[in-house]
Amino acid sequence: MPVNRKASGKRAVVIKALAHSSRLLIAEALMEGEMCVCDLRDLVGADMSTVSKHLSLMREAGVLSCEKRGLNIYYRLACDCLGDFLRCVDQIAPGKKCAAKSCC
Amino acid sequence: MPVNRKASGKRAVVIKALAHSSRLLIAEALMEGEMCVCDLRDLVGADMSTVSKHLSLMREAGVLSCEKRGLNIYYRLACDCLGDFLRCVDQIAPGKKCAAKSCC
DNA sequence: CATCTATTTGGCTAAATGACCAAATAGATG
DNA sequence: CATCTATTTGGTCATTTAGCCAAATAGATG
Repeated sequence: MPVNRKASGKRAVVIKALAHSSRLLIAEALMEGEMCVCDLRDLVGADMSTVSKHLSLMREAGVLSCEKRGLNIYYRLACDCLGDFLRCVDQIAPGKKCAAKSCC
Repeated sequence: MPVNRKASGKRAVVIKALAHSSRLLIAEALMEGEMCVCDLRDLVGADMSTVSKHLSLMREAGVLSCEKRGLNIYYRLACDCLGDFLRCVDQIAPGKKCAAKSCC
């Protein structure tokens, strides 16, 4: 595994695309299958324009792809590894231990 | 996989802890083994206080743990699944396709 | 106990991000 | 071709985040 800035930066773009609770909520929902923007707006409960910007960001990071059919644009996960990704995240239980300096 | 806000928020905290190129660089370096703060400062090339704040954030998110030995504090990964996590990230190649609206 | 060293904390400023509204666009439909 | 609908884009404002410096702290060492 390389320790260099350029690679980390590239990876960070992808990770950032999932590092927001609304965006993560979207990604989790899309694990069940594609959804159109208006469905995702209902899910997230924010302004359509806000949701659209989240989707663009995720699309540009490579996390999502989309396709227009009829009046709607359907978004889906671009990669099926999200489950593995989240399994790791869930192992990292938000920290009881070492949360204060007292532990060190 | 649940689609609910509270769980997503918890996960997002962990993901955010890795969603910054300096912090990711730190995590990648720690895959090779523990390091003290001053080594990490050299790695990142930022002010010690800046690095220390990154480390606190990662520690509070549960990503890192630390231990004092002698004069130094050594940080290490709290979870060994980071490789799996990054394998997924690397699958999501920052997006050639669908980067502009033309694709939809 | 005085001092020295590694690290953290507080304060501040600059930059990035997220939210909403209003306006623009693209494509479907009458 | 005029209109309607779903989505995106641009603008603006408020909040959060990241960085540095200076000062505080904790623990090791003389």
